[in-house]
Amino acid sequence: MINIKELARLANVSKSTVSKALNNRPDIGEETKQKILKIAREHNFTPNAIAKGLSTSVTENIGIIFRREERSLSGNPFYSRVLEGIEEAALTTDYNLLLHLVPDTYEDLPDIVRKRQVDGLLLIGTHNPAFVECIRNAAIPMVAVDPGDIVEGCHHVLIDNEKGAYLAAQYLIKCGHRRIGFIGGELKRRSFQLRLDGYKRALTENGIPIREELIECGKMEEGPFMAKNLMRLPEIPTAIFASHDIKAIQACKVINEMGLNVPKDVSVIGFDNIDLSLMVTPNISTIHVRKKKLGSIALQMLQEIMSGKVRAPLDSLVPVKLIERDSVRRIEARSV
Amino acid sequence: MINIKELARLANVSKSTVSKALNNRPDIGEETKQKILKIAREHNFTPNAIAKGLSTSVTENIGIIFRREERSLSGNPFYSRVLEGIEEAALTTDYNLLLHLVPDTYEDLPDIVRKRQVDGLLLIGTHNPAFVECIRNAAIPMVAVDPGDIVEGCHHVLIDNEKGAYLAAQYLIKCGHRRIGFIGGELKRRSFQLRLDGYKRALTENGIPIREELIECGKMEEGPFMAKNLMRLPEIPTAIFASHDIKAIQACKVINEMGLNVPKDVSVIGFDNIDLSLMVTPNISTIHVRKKKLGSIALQMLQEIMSGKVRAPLDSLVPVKLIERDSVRRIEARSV
DNA sequence: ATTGACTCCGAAACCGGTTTCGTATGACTT
DNA sequence: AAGTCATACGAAACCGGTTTCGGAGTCAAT
Repeated sequence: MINIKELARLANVSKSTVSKALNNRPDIGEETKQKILKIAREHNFTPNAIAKGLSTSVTENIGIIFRREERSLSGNPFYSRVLEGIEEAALTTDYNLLLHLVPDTYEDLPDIVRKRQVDGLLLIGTHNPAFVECIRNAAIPMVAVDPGDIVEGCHHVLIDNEKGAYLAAQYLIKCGHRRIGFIGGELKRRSFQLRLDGYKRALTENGIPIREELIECGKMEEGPFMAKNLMRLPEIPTAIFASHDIKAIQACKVINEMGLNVPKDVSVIGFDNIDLSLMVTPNISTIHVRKKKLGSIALQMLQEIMSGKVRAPLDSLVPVKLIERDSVRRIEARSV
Repeated sequence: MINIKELARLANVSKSTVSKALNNRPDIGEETKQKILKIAREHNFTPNAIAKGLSTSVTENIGIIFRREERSLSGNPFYSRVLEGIEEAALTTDYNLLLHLVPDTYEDLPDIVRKRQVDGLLLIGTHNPAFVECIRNAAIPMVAVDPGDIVEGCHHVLIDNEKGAYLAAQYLIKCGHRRIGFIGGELKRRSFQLRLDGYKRALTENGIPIREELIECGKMEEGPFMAKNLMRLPEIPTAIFASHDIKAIQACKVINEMGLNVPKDVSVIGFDNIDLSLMVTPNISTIHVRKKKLGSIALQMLQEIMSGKVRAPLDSLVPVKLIERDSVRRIEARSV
């Protein structure tokens, strides 16, 4: 492949002049520039990104950091979507995406930043706090997407979890439910705590007491178990709010296996609106999260930060909305 | 951050000597080497990958090329898994993964190779033939993973589609089914054609005539429509083999909506064994594909190719196996 | 004719590594 | 003592770009 030196020879000018032509610098004659560009085109020249990176110290790569766990990406259709949003936004830029998985015990600066291979980072999901702190200290442009915790002085893209959960619970209440179970994620994760908060707020605002026995939190694998716990209660809930569609689907399954029907006997509502929620019977009512938007906003935000225009920490809250489908039934209001 | 020049100053040696120490070259004294390594460690030195890349022209990046379509990654839980396999294998190497999506109209060399940012390519799934040809001509190390078509003289990682489909159909036949519907993907894609071939072979070997009206092929979105076609036949099939779990699930849904039951009225078997197939009721019997293996094998193969040890085109066929679950019912054999 | 300003171009340094090759040093032959 | 050789190190070139800076040339103003 041809390089800038060769181009210079062909155009009978110096390397510097070629560089100026290619980068549209002012101190070059129009005629010379056109001549060089023509030759470059004819030879299908593309500058070597590595060399460019070395001299300018901008790589045009951005690192996407996922936590490495058993079911990192595909187990989580949610993050695949976020990734898609990032990809889509990246298509309109010159940035490449460098995928990087870190083990959750890792507490050092990621290799890609130590080796100076990226200009910025997108931190997806929950990570080891020591790890996050390490990155923060390195002062490399970064935005945290749906993080486990808010990082002081950092840029974030967040989901309006509290509002979403509030909407879901409020909807169930509007449908006449007052005994509403909650199946959530581990509360150490901020997003999940917020979903519980929203649930509680809706209940409280409607004068419904919060009953701890109706609240189950745990990992994804424990979903069926948590659902069973609720369904084993002396008085079963008339509705369940699962803070993930996956858990909602698991709950439906448990309910079915008990010989009961969703939504006839128990209503179920989820959160996330993953593709899956439309593929099962009944279609799951849920809270829609604009997952691709989450990704594209993150990339845009990162670009702004890298451009140096940004001073104060940026926060973006991606809105949510209720999707009514077939898994919730309106019941007659009962006395408390 | 410290660089090699600074290290040289600190150790009172030259740049060359530092480089030799770091790369474990023979022409350096043991004592000097240790001294340098110690200082490097103390200063937490990591060589600049860009600079290294420029001088050695190896980038330690490998490009993963996906076709950009509406539902590229998450719509396809299958490829997410493959990606996971690649990631996992990459963890044990020094390679970084550069994600790259190409529009399906693209017919040029991918930017990441034009800019010389990668040492090799993993081409995932189906791509524009002109695009593939272009890459092939560039003679950059590449392996095609589950490609739409076999590329002459190229390395591949393939799924044993024919065998899988054969196993599925054979299983249905063993369960007493003789009127077996087929819901498949578009046949221009080799994998899907092979799945149809396997289905036909099983039928033929068992003396069951192949009826065109029982065979429906089309895109993922048309799944429900194809299922409906089969269920509208004067005599409905007793079993359906869907060449994707997604389509199997869609079929189940259609069957349910008609007031029929899976597997009581109609048996259904899928292909791929995506996570989803375990989350719906009933659990879908299917053909398991080792998706992560597909990815990890691909990366290993690429590494071998890049090392230059490989001469002839490599092909790897990832085996499949039958997973019996709850969506297929054994029926009494009927006369033809 | 001199000066100043402006335009356009190239030599050379630089980015941070690797690699080649020349040479100083000391040990070992003979 | 002279010659041979292996060892250990450094100077310099190189990878392919960018950038600084100086100088040549042109033209108008003084």
